Amino acid sequence: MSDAGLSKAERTRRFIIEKSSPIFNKKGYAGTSLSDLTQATGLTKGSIYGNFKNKDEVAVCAFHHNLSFIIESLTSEIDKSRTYVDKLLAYPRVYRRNIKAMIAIGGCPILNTVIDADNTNDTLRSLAVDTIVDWKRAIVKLVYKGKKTGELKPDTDEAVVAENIISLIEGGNAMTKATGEESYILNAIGQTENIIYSIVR
Amino acid sequence: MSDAGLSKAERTRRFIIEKSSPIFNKKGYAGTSLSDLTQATGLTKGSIYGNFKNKDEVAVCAFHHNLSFIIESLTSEIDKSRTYVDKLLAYPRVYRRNIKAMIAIGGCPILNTVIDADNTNDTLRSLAVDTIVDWKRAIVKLVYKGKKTGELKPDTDEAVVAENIISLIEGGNAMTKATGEESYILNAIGQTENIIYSIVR
DNA sequence: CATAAAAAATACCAATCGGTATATTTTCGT
DNA sequence: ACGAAAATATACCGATTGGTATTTTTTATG
Repeated sequence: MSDAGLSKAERTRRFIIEKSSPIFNKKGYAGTSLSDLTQATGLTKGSIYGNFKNKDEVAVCAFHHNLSFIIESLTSEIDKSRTYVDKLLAYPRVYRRNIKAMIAIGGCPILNTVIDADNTNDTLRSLAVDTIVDWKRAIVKLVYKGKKTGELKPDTDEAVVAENIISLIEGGNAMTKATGEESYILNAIGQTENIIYSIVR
Repeated sequence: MSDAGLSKAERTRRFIIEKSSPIFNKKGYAGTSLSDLTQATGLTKGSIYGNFKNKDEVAVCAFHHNLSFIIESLTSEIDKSRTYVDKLLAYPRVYRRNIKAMIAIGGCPILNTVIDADNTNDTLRSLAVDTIVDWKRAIVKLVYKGKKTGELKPDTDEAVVAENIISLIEGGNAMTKATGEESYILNAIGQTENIIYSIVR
């Protein structure tokens, strides 16, 4: 956050990432041009290429930046929770709290990247896919541990739970962003809570 | 399907749409170039512009073509079903049957268009949003009628049911396309069936 | 089968694309 | 406050973009 003690180069690097992140998220990799970036930053192409080796590197940094906004909220909320049920409920909690912010940055960067970097930019695509894999693994782990502590029903299929939560949140986010109706993500979040409640022993 | 009695112009028009549809669906509007289209069709730019007034028109036709594939299956399956429960179950049935086909054309055209035509092509965006609105309306109508015939629980919130089914199917489709794991859409479809069963009286 | 009309190919357009070499300005330690 | 180094701006590059005017080829009809 703070700029204290940072070199000029590092400060403009962060400035460029900050300004270009929502653009890449909204317009996609192919849809975002260098002139979009110079316009958004007020800098010249030379300055951008002095701090990044190419458009790809800016896009990758923008993806990480867009992602960090939700990842940080999630990990902190999960760490705060003591029971595994509550840790699982951290997902609907965080997404409910960040509906407006998610719309503001142009929707979920995971879904956006996975859709429009597909067949266009392989680096970005696999980065987004890796994020989905990690996300699923994290939920599976929580359910697994919850089963071991006796909080959750022992016959729960953790993979099914994980994939349904992810599909609901991503689908709900996408439909809300598309239609402008918050009810889609709100109902999807409600449904993930139903799923979580249904596996509590 | 048949070419009988069609003018040459109409035949090549359809040919261009057929060949360009999967490309637009995979690469998006901005990511698809005229040379992608000439390469896929084996035709020249002059020929394409002789049959379409611009790239936009090809993209719009491609969207409709991509959509028709799933819409036709859905309407025929819903018409075939006699009870409203069975009509609702037509959605999971059709999507389960078309998983491979959906992957082959590059994922659900509604989601793809809504994501990567956003902030890039307004015509396409609103076309896709309209499709979502129509889809929700169709499900709401089925649930409403099912309540009136006594098939479904009278306290069912049809809007919630409709939005959750849509979010699940779209999210599941997207995650399956992204990760290559069919389990995402299969589990999402299973969950929509659970939702439908849960509102049966 | 000739021929007019329709369709497709060629050749071109300005604008923009991502990227780079170089010149200018700004930063920062001494 | 000076000067080297770092950072930014300028000016350019070839390639590609969507699109058009014109020419050639193909289609269909009398």
